[in-house]
Amino acid sequence: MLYLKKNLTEGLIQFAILLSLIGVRVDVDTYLSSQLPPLREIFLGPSSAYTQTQFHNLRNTLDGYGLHPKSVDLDYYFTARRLLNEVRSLDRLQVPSTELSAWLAYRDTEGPVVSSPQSGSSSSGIALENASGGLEEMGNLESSAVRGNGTLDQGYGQEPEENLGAVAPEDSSELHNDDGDSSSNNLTKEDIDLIDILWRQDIDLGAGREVFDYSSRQKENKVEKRRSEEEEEEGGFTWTRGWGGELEDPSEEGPSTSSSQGPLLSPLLPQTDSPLDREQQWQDIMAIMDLQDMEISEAADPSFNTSSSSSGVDTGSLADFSFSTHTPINQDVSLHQASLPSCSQDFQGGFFSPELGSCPMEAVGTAPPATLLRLSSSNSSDVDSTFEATNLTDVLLPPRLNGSSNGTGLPDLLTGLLEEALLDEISLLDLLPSLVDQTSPSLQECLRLLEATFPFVEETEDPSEEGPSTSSSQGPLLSPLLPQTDSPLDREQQWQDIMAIMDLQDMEISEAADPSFNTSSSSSGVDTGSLADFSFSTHTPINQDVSLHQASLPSCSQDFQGGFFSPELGSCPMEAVGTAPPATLLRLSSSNSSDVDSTFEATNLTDVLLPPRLNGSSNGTGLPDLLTGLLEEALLDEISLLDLALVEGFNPAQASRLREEFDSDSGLSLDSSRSPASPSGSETSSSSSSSSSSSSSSSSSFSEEGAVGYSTDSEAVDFEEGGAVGGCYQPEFSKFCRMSYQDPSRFSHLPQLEHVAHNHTYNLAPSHPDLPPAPGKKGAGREKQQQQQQDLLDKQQSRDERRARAMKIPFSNEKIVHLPVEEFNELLSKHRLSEAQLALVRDIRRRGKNKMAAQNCRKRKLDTILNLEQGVEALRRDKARLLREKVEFVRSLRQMKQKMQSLHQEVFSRLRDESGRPYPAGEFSLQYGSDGSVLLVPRRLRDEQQQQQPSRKPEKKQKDKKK
DNA sequence: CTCCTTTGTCATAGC
DNA sequence: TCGCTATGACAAAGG
Repeated sequence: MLYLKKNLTEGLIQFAILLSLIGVRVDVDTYLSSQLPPLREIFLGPSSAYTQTQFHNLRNTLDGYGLHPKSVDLDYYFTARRLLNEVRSLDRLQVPSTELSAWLAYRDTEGPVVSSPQSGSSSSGIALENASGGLEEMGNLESSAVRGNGTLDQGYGQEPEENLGAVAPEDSSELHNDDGDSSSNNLTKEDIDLIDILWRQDIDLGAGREVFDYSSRQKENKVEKRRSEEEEEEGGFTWTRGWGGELEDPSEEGPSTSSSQGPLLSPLLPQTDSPLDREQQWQDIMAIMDLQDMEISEAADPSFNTSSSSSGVDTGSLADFSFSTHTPINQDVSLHQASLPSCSQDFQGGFFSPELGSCPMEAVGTAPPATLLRLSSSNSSDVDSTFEATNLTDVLLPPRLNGSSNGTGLPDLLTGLLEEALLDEISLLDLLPSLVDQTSPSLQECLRLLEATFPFVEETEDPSEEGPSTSSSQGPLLSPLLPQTDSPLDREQQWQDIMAIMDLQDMEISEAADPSFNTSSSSSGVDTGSLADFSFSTHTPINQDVSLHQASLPSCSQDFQGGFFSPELGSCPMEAVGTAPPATLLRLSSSNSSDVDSTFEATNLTDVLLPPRLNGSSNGTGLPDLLTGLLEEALLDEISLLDLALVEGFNPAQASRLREEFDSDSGLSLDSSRSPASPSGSETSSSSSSSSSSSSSSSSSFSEEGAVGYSTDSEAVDFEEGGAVGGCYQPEFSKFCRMSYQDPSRFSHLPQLEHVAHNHTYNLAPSHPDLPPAPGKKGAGREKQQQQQQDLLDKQQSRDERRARAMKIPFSNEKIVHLPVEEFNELLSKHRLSEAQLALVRDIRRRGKNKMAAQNCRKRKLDTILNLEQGVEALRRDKARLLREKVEFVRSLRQMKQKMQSLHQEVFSRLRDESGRPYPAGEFSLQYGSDGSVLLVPRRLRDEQQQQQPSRKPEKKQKDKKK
């Protein structure tokens, strides 16, 4: 046992170190306190792994009832369970990194804006202004008409073949403008509240408070802000440096572009809990890939690698970025705009696509510019910010690129960005739009340069045109697709979704492995800094995180982001969440198309998601499986890593065995059935044994039936049989009684205990004044020896045993306690006992039975707690499943709405009156009949029509007339 | 030495 | 009424 304890302790330490290294935050208190008060008792209390088990307890525990809930066996069980979880969680441990990636995104967004000196004057202030608003409602775009060019339209429509988006309504700009600034700063408060709620929820789910500790984070942010400011002063433009400077090196980062895509997209995969989900996600990814391919192929980018470190400042630098990034980025941008309203992932995918891949870093660096360009033109800051945020995060996230390229440059950059992000909770996303707007002139210049340099750019997106006046192009793309921002209700719904997702995440992530986001000094290395390094170098973690969040979060991410990006929220979890939206968008937008290329990319993505070691061997298939398995396990096994962290100990085999044993014997109910209390159990057996008076069988039956520590041995029986009432005392009697406690068979199933032969009977009184001297001794020496032996035996006897021996009770305490009443009475009648003896015997019986009852009671109590725990886990599982389903439904619904909206816009934009003029969108609306017919109805009459038959202007839609 | 855990025991209620 | 169980409370022993 000692060694076992040692193992536990050491194991705990080791595991804690491991967790800290991995970046997992172990938040036992939170989990235990928030989850189940009883659990605390279970894990930290009596049966806690680190609770040192008393060896003397083994006697009763093992002897009486087999596996006592609080017994060492239970500890083993828990240990095994935790170990198993630990093993399973090895993969999950990377989840934390995911969150880190999210941070990066924020960080980047913020950093550039704030830090960039050139843009600083104009952009920084603007950024702040727009920060909150921009995030809030990307959905505003929904209303905006589809304006983009053909490319954009295709993307937007999500179904290039149908060319739904091809026809860009000219009116869209109006709508877009309207939507543009609807929400602005409201989000911050709202988001904060929501975040608060989420935070509480997370806490309930076991998430550490540190994650949501605003104050601490704010402190950190302040510190980092200072640092970043200093940097700004020194370097001038963080943006440029961050993106272009460090990331720019194409040679290093470029090579891994293809893989980089994987990471970006992969984030979506983790969520695929069920086959259906996975399938759906894959389809989405493939669709996205298709889109990317289309766009990419259309605009082949020539010199991707020729990224020149843009010397430009602020916007200028941004512009440079875009230039350096080449056309691909722009294309991507266009794609996003066109196809994906709120999905930045597509964007990313485009950047990291193999074609672009030459310089991932560049691509990344360029990505923001493109976004900026778009944003600058667009009216709605929210949408823009969202896009930018997504892009930035995505760009930052792709670890793959870093790793493949060299790992050094990017990681450093990322790390720096992360640090800054931590300090500055203002997301770049928010800042970027404003920045772009202000720097539009320089951007335009850059765009022109780019245009001149890369003519092809014009095909996809004319930088000069789009950059400055992108509003038109953006509007269409985003507006139609963004149903989310439609109404407060939508937002609320989105928030609910987010919360649900958060719950899931908490359950799976925080519970399984809590990333050590808090700035705990102990794991400081691991924490943010290390995490940044880790995630960057490995990349997988970040991507995973992103993917998870993204996957789980549909289009509602915008609101979400807003909240997360709000200064107050700056903490990691929120940021991580913030990244989610892009992925969702990707999925939604791309869901339709399936392509070989896309598949390939998806595979890459999945690979990226996988842990580093796994990546090497993983191909397309392996990863999904792995992820799926992990997810399933996470869902199924909701035992948090905390548990695992608490315990450590033995090999999996033992653990599993213990687990099985425990399971088989789980529950007090089972125990109670076997417990002495049950008539069929011990008593029956004991009666039979007593009747037969064959000691061996009786003893075995007693011990096996859960007798508490009183044994009936053949010796004892013999003593009883031949024992006169006042018979001489036989040392063997007590000896055997004592030995019975340690029935070796008890320990046979516990290898760890085999070597443990403790027989601590602390309940024995140290001295026995009433104990009569041992009967006749033959020799002085021998007598002395026997005396010692007797003392030893005395120590191993219970009080009642000693009393019985003192009173010369002719039969064993086992019989006294366990014999049925009838047999017990018969036994008493056989032996003529004095009153004192009778009283003692009855007391012994009473105490023995009560003792067993107490043990039973405690066992039952524990079992109840355990059952409750299981029930809670089951409920949580159900909840998680339901939440997932809900998210899925919401996503599907949103997809449908988006499609509907896009179709609506498409149809409406093509409608022409008799004179060939388009119907003003503000005056007419399309109404869909149950029979599939589409009616053009004046808006003023729509309300009436809703309750009546559409009879106003039943103009059959005239499709394909225009253009 | 103190605190905590485990276990045994007592008193009591209930079956 | 007796026997037994269940359970809260207390104390002892040990870590």
